[in-house]
Amino acid sequence: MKHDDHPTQDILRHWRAAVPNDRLAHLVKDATRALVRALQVRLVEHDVSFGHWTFLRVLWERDGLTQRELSHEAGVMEPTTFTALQALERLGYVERRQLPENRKNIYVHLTPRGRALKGKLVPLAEEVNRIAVDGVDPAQLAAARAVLLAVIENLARDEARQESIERRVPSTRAVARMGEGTRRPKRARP
Amino acid sequence: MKHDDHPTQDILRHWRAAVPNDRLAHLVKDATRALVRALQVRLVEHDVSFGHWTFLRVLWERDGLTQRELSHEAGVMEPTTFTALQALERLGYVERRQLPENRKNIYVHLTPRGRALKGKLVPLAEEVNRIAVDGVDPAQLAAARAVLLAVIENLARDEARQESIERRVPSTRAVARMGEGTRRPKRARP
DNA sequence: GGACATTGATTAGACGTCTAAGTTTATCCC
DNA sequence: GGGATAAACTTAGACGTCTAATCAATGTCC
Repeated sequence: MKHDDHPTQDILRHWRAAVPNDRLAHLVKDATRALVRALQVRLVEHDVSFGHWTFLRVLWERDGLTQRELSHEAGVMEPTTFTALQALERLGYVERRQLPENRKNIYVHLTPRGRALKGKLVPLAEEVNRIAVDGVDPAQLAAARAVLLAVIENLARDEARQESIERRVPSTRAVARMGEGTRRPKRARP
Repeated sequence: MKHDDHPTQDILRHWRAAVPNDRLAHLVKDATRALVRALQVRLVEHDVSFGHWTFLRVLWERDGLTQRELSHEAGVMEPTTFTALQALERLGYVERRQLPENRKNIYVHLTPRGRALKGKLVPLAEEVNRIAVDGVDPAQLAAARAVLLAVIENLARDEARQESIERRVPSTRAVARMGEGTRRPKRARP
């Protein structure tokens, strides 16, 4: 790499120093990033992106879902699903079909090629999981799972409550507008 | 089927059904999203975006860091920091200064306005944390923290190992190339 | 039976993040 | 001292994600 003679050590030293007293949120966020990266690095060797994995995973369990249902199962919003599905269709891993009875819904089906990926890709995710929890006490792991689930539930409840009070996740436009106060024309960099 | 009369209940039902046996990764990922959203919704009322928060948080603890150091503390790559700092400077929350002795480094300092945000914003994060862990047994919470830390460490070690075997997180260009149809020269080394 | 509401898919556009590839400045070493 | 090397910042461009707005099909209800 560059100057990092021992990147791992460096990362760990950083963590040990900075995190233990910090809020749970940072730990969770960084764990997510680490898990995603570990999977990504393995998926790319099979020409599958992380964004594709998210949906293939669901479809391997059950296909023929509508895009909306698929979004729900994958835990993302519909435009995300839409974009990923377009790519997946282009790659020949899924087909989107409409039925004559209902031309509003679009049903997503795996192609044989798409289904065939399961055997190659699932083991990669299992490997990542194995590495991630290596040496972790099963009881602690179960506790962690329970805590994460509780966090998700607590916050889902909170979000519902906020919504009824009209607080909402900001639109990207609202965020963009935030930059308009006190604007200074950049800075002259020689 | 998708009549969300009670979105929260719906979300929870989904979770209860789908998650407990699933891999840790999905739980972690969804917890991250929930935590980020909960904070976002509160920050936006003070005209601060989540991307800004990430860096302000570090600077409130200690400012005068270089961009590189700040990136490290925030746990993101340098271009991310660069972009965020540009916006923060435009908003008048930070200043980037160069010293005559070393014009390579850029030191980031909070402005009084930037520093003043701390009092308003930190309580929001504390509130989110409180809500998130509401009703969670402290011992379990400690266990969860330990598990997450272990996961991060395990994967950091793995990533270092992978790097020495030339596996890397894919470049966006490599991922883009994945969409180009069934042709796949790949295997070309840089 | 037709106007209105609702649902599902799509488009538009932004954010936060990343890797790779420059720039510019400082440091090293012969 | 001057060219090679490295460090720090910047630019370029992509991905995954989101909200809001629009389009198209299907209900609903008087």
